[in-house]
Amino acid sequence: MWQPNKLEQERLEKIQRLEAAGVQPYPPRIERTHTAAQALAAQELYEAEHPDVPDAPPPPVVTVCGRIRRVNLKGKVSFMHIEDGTGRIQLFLRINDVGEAVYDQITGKLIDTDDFVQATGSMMRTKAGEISVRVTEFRLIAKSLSPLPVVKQQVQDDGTVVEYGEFSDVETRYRQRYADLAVNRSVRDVFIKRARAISALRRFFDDQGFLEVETPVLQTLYGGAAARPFTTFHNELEQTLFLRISFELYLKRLLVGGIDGVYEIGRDFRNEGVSYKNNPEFTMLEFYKAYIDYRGVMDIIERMFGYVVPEVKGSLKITYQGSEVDFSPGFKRITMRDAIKQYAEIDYMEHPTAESLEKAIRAMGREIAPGQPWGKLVEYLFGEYVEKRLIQPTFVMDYPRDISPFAKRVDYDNFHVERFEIYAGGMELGNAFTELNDPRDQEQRFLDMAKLYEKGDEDETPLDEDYLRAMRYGMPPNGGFGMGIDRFVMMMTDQRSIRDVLLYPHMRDEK
RNA sequence: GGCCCCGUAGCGCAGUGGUAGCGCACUGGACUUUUAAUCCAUGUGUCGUAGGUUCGAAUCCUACCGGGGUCACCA
Repeated sequence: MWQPNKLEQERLEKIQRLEAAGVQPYPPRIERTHTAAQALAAQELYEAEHPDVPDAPPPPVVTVCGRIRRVNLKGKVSFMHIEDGTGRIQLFLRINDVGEAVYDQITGKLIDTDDFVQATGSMMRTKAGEISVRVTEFRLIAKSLSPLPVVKQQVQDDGTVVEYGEFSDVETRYRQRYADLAVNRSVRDVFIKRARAISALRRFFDDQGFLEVETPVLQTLYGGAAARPFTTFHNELEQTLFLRISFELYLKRLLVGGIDGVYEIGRDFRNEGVSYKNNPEFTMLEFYKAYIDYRGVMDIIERMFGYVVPEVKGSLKITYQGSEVDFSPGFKRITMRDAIKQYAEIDYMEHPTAESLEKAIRAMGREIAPGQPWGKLVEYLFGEYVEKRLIQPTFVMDYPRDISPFAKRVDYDNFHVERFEIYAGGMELGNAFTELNDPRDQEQRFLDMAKLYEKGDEDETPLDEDYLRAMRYGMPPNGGFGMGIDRFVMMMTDQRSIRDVLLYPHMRDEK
C-alpha cells in the first residue's frame, strides 16, 4: 500500500487544486507537430534560409510535448526544459503570451518538474543563444505524483553534458529501472546500443543466408550445456518440463532437415548463482552452418564482429575497462595447450591423466577440489592463468574432449576436440565446435558424460534419444557457435556488470 | 552457500555512546531572456527491521531483511 511521503502529499494536493480549477491532469488526447529534435532542426533550417533580414517570413510554429526537466521561474517570464525521446528543448514562457490563468499555474507551482506538458508557439532564439519555443499555449498532459531524483545538467561549450547530483543507488536503480532511465541519460544509451547490437547481428546472419528460427523454451529434456535447469510442470499433460539451458540440440536437428544455416537469438535459463556476469535468464545467440568446420566458423566470427562492432560503436576499436580492444579481422589463434604453456608454464600433455594433472597443479601451489575430470583441470589452468590476459580478440582452439560432448575429435590425438572459444577484454564471448555428427560417437559421449557426474547431479547432460535418432538419418558436417549476447553488450557499452545491460536484472523480492 | 563492506530526509552524503546535520530538491517571497539561474526566508526523518547492553543507542552486541564485492559454480 502506497504511503505518500511529504513531497508526494504536496503533489496530491496540487492535482486536486488543478482539478478544482477544471484542469484534466491526465487528458486522453494531446497534440504534437514536432519532436524536440525536429523543432530544433526546423529552427536551424529557418535561420540558415533566412539570415537576419527585416522582411523575413515568420519562424516555424510548433507544438511539442515532453517531461519537464528543469524550471526557472523568473518573475513574469519563465524558462523550462522539456524532454522527449529525442532530446531536450527549452520553452520560453511570458505572462503576456500564455495568459494569466495558465501562468499562475506555473508560478503557483501547480506544474512541477517531472510533469508532462504540451506547448505551442513559434521558434525563437534567446539572448543567451538557445533555440526555444516562445510559448503561447501551454497545458498539462500528465501529472507526476512522485518526484524523480534530481540530476542537474550543465552543457559545456564543447557540447558535453556534466551532471550534478546523481541517482546512483544501484538497488533502487535496478528495482525502479523506469526512474533510472528517466533520470540517467547514459543508461538509456546502453539499452539503445544493446538494441542496435542485436539488430545488427540479425542483419548479419540474414544477409549471410541463415534462417532465423525459434525452438522450444519448454523442453522435456534439457541439454547442450552443463548447467542446472529450472523445472516446471504442465498441468493438463502432467508433464515435468525444463526451461532450456541452450538451443544447441534443437538447432542441429534442423540441419538434418535440410536447413543449411540456422540461427536463433533468445533466452536461456540456468538455475545457478547470480553475479556480475551471471543472471538466471540471459540472451544467447547460436548459429549452425552445414559444410564448414570450426575454421570456417572462425571466418564467420571475424566477419560478424567486423560488421557488428562498427554498427554499434562506429569503429572496430573499442575501449573495455581501460583496455583498447581491436576487432579488426585476423584474430589471434592459439591452441589451449600452447596458451597454458605460455601463461601457466606447464604442458598439461605431460600429465595425461586426471590423477597426475591434479598432482601437478597442487605442486604449483594451488588448492583445488579433488577428483575432478582431466578436462576440468585443464579448464581450471586456463581460467586461472590465461583468461584475464587475453585482451585482444583471440581464438583459443582445441579443448579437452571429456568436457566437450558435442565436438568432433581433432585428427592429431585422442585428447582434444575441434572446439574454440573466443576471448576479448579478458572475457569469454563465445564457444564453437566442429559439430560431432557421428551418431555412434555421440551416443558414447553421452554415456561418457554420465560417468563424470554423480548419479542425480543435475549438471549432467541427459542422453537425448531423439537427438541420436535425428543424427542417424544423417547430419551434414557442420560448424556451430554460441555467444552470450549480454556479455557482448557489456563489452560494447563498457559495463562491468551484466546487471547494467539487463533492463530488469534478477533481484530478491523487495521486503 | 562462506567471508568482507554497506543501509541516516525525495536524491547524494556527514555524524561512531550525550538535543539527528549538510548540499540539491521541496515550501513561502523577489526578479519580463534564464540555463547547475541568483537572492531572502521556513520546513523536512519509524537513522533497514526486531531484540539486547546502557542512566542514555543512528553509534556497541545478536538475529533477520535488502544491496554490493569476493570465493565456490557457470555463458
